[in-house]
Amino acid sequence: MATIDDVAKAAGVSKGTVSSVFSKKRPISRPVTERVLEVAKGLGYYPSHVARSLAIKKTMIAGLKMPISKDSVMSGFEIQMINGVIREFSKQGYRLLLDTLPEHDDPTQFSIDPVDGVIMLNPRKQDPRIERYNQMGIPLVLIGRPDPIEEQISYVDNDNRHLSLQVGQYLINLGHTAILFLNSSADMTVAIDRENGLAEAFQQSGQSYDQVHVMNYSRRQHANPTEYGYVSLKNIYEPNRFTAIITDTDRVALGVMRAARELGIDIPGELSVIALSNDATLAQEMTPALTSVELSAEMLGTEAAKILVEKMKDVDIVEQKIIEAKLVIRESCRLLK
Amino acid sequence: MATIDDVAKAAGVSKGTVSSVFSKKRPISRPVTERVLEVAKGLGYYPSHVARSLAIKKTMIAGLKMPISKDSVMSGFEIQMINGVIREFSKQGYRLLLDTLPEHDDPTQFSIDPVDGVIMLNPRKQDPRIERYNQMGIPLVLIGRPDPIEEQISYVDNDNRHLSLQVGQYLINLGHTAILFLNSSADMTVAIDRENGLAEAFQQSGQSYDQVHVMNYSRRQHANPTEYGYVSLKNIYEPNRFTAIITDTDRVALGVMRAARELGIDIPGELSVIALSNDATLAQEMTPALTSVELSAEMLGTEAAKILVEKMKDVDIVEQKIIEAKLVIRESCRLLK
DNA sequence: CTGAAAGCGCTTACAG
DNA sequence: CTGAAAGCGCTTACAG
Repeated sequence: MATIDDVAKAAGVSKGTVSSVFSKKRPISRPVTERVLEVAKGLGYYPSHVARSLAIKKTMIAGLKMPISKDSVMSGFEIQMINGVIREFSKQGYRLLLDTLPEHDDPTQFSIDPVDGVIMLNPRKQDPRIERYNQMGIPLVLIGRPDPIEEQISYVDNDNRHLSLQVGQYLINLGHTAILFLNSSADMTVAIDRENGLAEAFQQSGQSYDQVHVMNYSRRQHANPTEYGYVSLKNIYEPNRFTAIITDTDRVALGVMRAARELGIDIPGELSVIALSNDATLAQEMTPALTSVELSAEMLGTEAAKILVEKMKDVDIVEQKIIEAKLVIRESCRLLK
Repeated sequence: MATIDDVAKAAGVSKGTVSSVFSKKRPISRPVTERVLEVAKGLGYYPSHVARSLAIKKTMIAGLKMPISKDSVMSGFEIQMINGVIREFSKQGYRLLLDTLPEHDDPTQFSIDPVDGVIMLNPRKQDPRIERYNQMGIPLVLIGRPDPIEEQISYVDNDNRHLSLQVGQYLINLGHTAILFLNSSADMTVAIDRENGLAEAFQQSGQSYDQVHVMNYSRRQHANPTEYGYVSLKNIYEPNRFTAIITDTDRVALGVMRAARELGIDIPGELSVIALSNDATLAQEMTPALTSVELSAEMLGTEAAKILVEKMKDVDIVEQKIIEAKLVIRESCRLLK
């Protein structure tokens, strides 16, 4: 690869001049510009991003910290969210560095990524990385709530508690109190938030939460979300035991519906189904069309990216944003008679 | 941010020593190592990836060049493929830089990304970027075939022509010759390859290809793939005009099935449906389960990544790999009586 | 409008 | 096992 020096020499100018021709940060005369460009082209010269980054201390790259488990694929939720992040960064001229590398405990191996800021997915409890980014002076925005919540941390999240409170109210108003809840993995903060929200709905309406049977997704037990729904219903359904079922995602609901067909259960006649969906493209195509919650995953991503772009200009900016989820009523739930 | 100099001074050693403590490239005595590490921790020092990259001329980052259209979301195919790429790179210790920035004609704006190699999606005809990467000495692997095909270019691809030849033979053997083909966008090389393959199937069996009606997806006409399938069938179906339908993806087939339900067409009784699928997770959940082609999108990604890793070690390596697609027969096609 | 030179924060061959 | 110094390829304040 030709360097700026090669071009400077071949064009008979200083490298400062070559630099200016490419960066346009200071005006260079027409003839000189043309000569430099021509020489550069002949030599196949392109400025080195790395060298420039070192000099200006900016990379125009934003990082997305997202652990990827060995066996599983990205969920519809993650994909949509990433889509939102990419779209926004792309619009603002940033590239995205996907860091899916597993974490290292060896402090010696923890090198700073070449990024101007990072978005971190699903922070864990007391996540030590948050402090580390802070220490490094790298702007950070979380997707998902930090635990514990702190004033100085920027993040975007759904209000999962409120969302399942609404779902609970909706079902209770339809007369459903015997509910099977196919929740997500127990170790996720969302799972807890959702349970609390549902419990609150029951409490508010004076119903006993005992009528709710909660199950959790587990990667060991279930091959995939659809199987989770299918197997769960097949195994534990008895007529009249549940009148409604809340699923983690629409994929889970897909499995539930398949099982229901095989068991001869009419949806929504005998059983109402509602999904706390992660991937809304499917819901409207199912038969019956699935009533679900629209999480706006893409918007979560977009908003996180927007906040990060602001923070990369001014580290002191802090913004916390709750993205509204909305209940989309379709055809899979019915008033209990 | 503390630099290597700060640490060196505070620890009373040279920066070469600090460097060695972190890179482990030469042995440093136990006591010195500990002192350096302690000082580094106190100062919140982490090595700068950018500076190191400049010095060693390697970034351990691979690029994924993938244009993202303003309005559309990634397809299931793209997502799975990216998944494969990420997984393989992650395994090999590389990070992934997603470059979705639109292309610039201004040569002045074309800066080299901080990557050791790149994977490029869907190369266009006579794609000028291929030559450019070559010129820059950056290892390149394509996903999708280059046009024209050249000996020195590495790529992985499906054999789309052969794949639709197989599908054609399968349908013809079932007695279907009046076929509606809901193909992908006309401007993609896959669309052409597929048509050729299907035509070949007809020719081989001595059937007239005139019985095939080909349509192309168009972003302007169709809101999304599902709508494409739905609208197409609604608009042009007349009893006995077609006995089988080949769809671009399973999403398109989903729309076809919805339209068929509304029109009272029995699948597969009256109409056989088969998808040249991009996203196989759906096919098995549909009713009836969709017969489709498994493209192994994830494997395309994995293989491309593997080849790139090799090329990043030795630029001269060239590998071209065809990933076998296989027909997965489920329930949506039936022998024509 | 252009040049000379210091600086960005690392690595590494050379010397001891 | 450790240090001093040159080098990686850019940018930029200073000077003219």
